[in-house]
Amino acid sequence: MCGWDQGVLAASHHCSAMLTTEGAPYTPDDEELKMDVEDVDMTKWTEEEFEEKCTYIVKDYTWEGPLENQELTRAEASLPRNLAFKHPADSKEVTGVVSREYIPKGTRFGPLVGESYTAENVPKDANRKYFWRWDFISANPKICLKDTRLTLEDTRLVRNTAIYSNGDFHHFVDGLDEEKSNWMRYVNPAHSQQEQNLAACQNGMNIYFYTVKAIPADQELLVWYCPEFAHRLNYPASGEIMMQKLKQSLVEAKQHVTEVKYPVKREHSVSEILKDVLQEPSRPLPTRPGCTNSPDRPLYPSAVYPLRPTLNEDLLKSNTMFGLPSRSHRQCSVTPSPRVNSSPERSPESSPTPACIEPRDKILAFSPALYHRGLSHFQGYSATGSMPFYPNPHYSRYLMPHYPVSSLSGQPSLGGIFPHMYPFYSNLVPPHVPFPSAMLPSESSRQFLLPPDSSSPRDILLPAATSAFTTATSLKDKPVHGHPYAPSGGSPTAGSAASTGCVPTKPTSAILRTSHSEDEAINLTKIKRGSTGYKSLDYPLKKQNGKIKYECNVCTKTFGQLSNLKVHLRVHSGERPFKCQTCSKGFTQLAHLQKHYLVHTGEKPHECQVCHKRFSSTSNLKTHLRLHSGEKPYQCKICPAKFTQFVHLKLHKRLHTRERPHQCPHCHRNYIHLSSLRLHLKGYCLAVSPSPSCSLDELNRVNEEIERFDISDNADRLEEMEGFDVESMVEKQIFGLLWQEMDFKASYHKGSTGGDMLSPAPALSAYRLSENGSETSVIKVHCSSPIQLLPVNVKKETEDAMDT
DNA sequence: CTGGGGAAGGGGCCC
DNA sequence: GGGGCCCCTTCCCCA
Repeated sequence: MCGWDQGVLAASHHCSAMLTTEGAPYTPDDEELKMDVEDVDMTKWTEEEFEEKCTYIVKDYTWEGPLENQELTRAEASLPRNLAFKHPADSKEVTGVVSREYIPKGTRFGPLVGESYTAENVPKDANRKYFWRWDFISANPKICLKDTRLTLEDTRLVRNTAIYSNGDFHHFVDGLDEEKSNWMRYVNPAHSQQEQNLAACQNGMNIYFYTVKAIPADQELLVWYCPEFAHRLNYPASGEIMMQKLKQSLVEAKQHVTEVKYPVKREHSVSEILKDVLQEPSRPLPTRPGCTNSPDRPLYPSAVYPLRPTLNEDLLKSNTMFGLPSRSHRQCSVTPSPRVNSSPERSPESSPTPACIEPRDKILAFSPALYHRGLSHFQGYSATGSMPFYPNPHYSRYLMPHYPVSSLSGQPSLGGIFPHMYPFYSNLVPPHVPFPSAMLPSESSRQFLLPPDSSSPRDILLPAATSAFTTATSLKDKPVHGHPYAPSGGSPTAGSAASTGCVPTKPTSAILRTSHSEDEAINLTKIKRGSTGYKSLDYPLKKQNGKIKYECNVCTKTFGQLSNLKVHLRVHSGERPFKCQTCSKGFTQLAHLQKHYLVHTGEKPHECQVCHKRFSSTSNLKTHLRLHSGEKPYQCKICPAKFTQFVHLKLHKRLHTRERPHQCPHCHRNYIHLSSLRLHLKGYCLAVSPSPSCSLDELNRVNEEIERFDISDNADRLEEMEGFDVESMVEKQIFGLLWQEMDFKASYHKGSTGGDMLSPAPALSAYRLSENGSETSVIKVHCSSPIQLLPVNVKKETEDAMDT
């Protein structure tokens, strides 16, 4: 079990039960313990996992108002600040996207933006050619369309993506038009798992790119589908497979280029396409020799599903094969290819970039039914078997066609999502590179990739991150080993949540909601799965006026919503489920982690409209704006000094702590506030017949608290309030605070029974401090108090002030 | 030492 | 339940 108290680093190592590609639990040895979470393999995550675990979010750059720089297209202008475009030396054309700076693993970009076409606005007689032609756009306009001699090296893709809803075509997102799409259209595809640093996922109805590894500065972003997505699209699970096939295709294609004059492109009807598919449903793709002029390159679907479909494994495998390109495209088509009823109409003029239609070698039959089989399979689905890892560090430029898939009747052609492709290939390296992957599920993870070929259940690193309160409940309710996702006992490290990014010397990137311990993880899972709502708390909630009162059982603070209470409980439990993998810092709220992320990216999204200085948070900007507005909301009560920040006032107040105009006539004590002096004189001045049952220590303690109050902000606030006895109020509060101290408690009991000690003791009975004596400094005043529920801070600042 | 400015974290509310 | 947002606070640095 992972001991969080061992320290972050220790916990990280201890909890780093990793998963190997073979599916066997992976227990890090000493050497491997040195590995940091950069080795966490995210390439097999489900889309849900990506969505849940990857919490760095980089949004598109948004232009305020019209684009000032008319040289930029909308797509170009949307580029986030931490990215840059790649241009050829002699061209402004965008050929890729690179990082400006280090980008942590687990960063989400997106969503993909493009023109949408619904089934309704796609004319029935729409020619499918446009979908297909969108798939291949020459990177070099001069060779496109006008010149059909499209070379493999010069061809890239512009993706369009069909989005499905419940298995039915919902709409296309077409990234062709640079004025209607975003920068993601420029991201090139990865052609090996090694070079892949982005994974494309569908979350909801959107497509996002997630960094699956840390991206150093000045490195190109290369994307491939996450396994789930790839299978859904009938794409290979990695670029390797496609590259293998393309490598051969390239040879064939180039050979053909030298032999054949490019024929006039012809269109292909849906029936023709389907014919191919149906006739050769399982023909192995890749290696079919003999390029022909027919536009028969394989088509991959690029469908987006709102649901998480499960693919039959056999179908997955076979379709993966279907999807593999068997030959490269050689044809550039100005004119279209086949007709597809449901294809959106799109005029060639609307395409800013010329298109080329690739011959297809195989067209996949796409049936929604395929995606409706056994969702239960999905948990066990793993890309492992179909995603061989072929480290391929040296790629030559190579065309990697994008293969839209054909469909059965009425099913639209599906394009891909990646804007262009500059495929490369090289000598393939034997697949021996291990996957040093650790599953780092989030607290809300409910599904984990379990390889179908794994004979034994994988150990799952469950997240933790649950409060002390939920932990107990969960453990009680859910046996560890009974949980479907609980670690299979055996390895002590198995199932432990890895606290990733805990190796400060080698920062990694992803942000994960990590667990502190296995227990917590399981608890959390239990909470997530079995016990929702207020029942997930381990203490009963009271009802007030028939409604559940969401009250903290530690500080009695109440909340309007359960979720707010749950978040609040983390304050007491110390739970910090949102971990930064770069610096291992934990946060209680995702939003805080996301904000923290800006520290690493250097992003400062908020700009001062006056001086154009940028800030990472709105709060800091707001503070800054006071400099321009002259607003100084924090005014000293003693002198006319005003400040833009509270901290400055607080520091300033120290100056006045030396000035204590209200001196006790009987002893050396003096106070800033008259009410403090009055309180002091109310029986706590040692020089004036103090309560006989009160020890000297106790009296000093009371006077200490009076001084603390005197220099606190609350003294200012209370003194401003009229109509009630400030001294009595403060007295109660002070005793409320002291109530927490055992010695004082004893004195109180002694005094109360004796009836002579601590005169305000009866009033104290009305107080309800945190019963566990927490360090809270907020005292809840009795309801009869004229300032009931006024939180009074007797805080550290007062101690500071005391010191000065 | 003091004032001033910014960076960053934390708690909580609202949607 | 979670995300977004706001406000507050602390810490740090600098003049």
